[in-house]
Amino acid sequence: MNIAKNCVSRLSSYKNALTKLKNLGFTRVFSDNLADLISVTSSQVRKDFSLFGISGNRKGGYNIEELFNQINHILGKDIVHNIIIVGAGYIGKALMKYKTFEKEGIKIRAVFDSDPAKINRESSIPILPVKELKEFIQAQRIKIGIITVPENSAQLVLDQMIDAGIQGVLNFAPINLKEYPGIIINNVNIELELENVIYYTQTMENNKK
Amino acid sequence: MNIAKNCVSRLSSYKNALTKLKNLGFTRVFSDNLADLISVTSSQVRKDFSLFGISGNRKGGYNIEELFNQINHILGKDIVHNIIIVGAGYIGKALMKYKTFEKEGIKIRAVFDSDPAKINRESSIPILPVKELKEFIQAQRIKIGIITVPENSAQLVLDQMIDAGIQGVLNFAPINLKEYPGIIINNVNIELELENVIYYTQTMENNKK
DNA sequence: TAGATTGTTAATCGATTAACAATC
DNA sequence: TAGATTGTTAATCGATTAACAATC
Repeated sequence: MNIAKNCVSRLSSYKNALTKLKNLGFTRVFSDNLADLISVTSSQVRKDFSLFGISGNRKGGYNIEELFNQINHILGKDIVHNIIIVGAGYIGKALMKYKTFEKEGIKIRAVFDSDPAKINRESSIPILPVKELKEFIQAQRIKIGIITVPENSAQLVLDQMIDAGIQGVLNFAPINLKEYPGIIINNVNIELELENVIYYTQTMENNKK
Repeated sequence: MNIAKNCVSRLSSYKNALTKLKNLGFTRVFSDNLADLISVTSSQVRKDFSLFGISGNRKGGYNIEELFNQINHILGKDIVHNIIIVGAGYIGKALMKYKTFEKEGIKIRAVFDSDPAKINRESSIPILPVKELKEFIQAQRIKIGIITVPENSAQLVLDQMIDAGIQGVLNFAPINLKEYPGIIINNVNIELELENVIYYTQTMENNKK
């Protein structure tokens, strides 16, 4: 059975909603409540859960604590994930200091850059030369990396990462990277997302006229 | 006729691919070529174009210059877009200096923050107190804004933006914002995207065993 | 013309939603 | 029990792909 990407994304959203409910002191939740919280239908919620083999109580909905733990396990959030970032530009540095990652058990072990001026081995998260990328990935057994280099070096960086043993990549470079068997690449293209907003905003304006 | 979000995103991708082809000196392109460049089928390319009323030449494919201009017009890229950012944290500052925006005719007019220590009116892009948000949006007739504040103030910021006249929002806060009629909200959730990579990476590992 | 590519329709595929029997 | 909610199946909806007539 193949799990759709949207479905996994919703799982992350359920998790975030459950964190809030937990903090508010709730102990049980209905598919209807969760649906409202993330703007989907209750059918969708129950369908998603059944795909992952999560079941509740036919009368009393779901136990929040249990549900939370099950989802976290599926998402791999019960273990710490060590990752690296390649590209110490503005986005790379922003992610390096991203508080949410810490909270969520995502540890950035190093950032790599080709610019010698950016190297800083003393920083709590070291910034290292790209030349040391392969060695570091292999020594630390890093499986996941983030690419925040410019478009024209992204493919080269990906090749190096994969050669060193990386299995999953979050890519911020606005480029269609080559696919490799067994390697996950997820693209975030901020400019594209903003163009989307611009498109629909002007379309909506035109419809009013 | 309703245009799907995916379809608009692909339009941005076609545009980027066309920029590259132009730079390489090409003048014509077939649906097949474009399909390869962004990893879709040629049917998809022609279908997308027909949805937007873009037509080519039954023998010679598409004139790149013409196609590029038509897509840019649809995406609103033939005019400059003035936008603001609320939240001068790491992500906000990274976007403030994001080179791609400049290249693509997206001008960031100001960044707003509630922390007095971050205010800087002399900067080429001024960082202003959130109190001045409404006045600025109205005076400069800003229509599009980016939210990069923490989760717990995102809804408040959105309300203020909309009250001031903002019509489209790119939201980086990991929260399900309330919907408003006629207002476009597009969410980018970086942690969720990384969790997606983690999920599929571990799933793939398990399948190997 | 012959060959190749578009534009569009129909078929397929996949994801979401509705409905309801099971059951707590 | 009666009422409410789950879990799952079937129906619907929407997006992608295949196919091919039109045509340059």
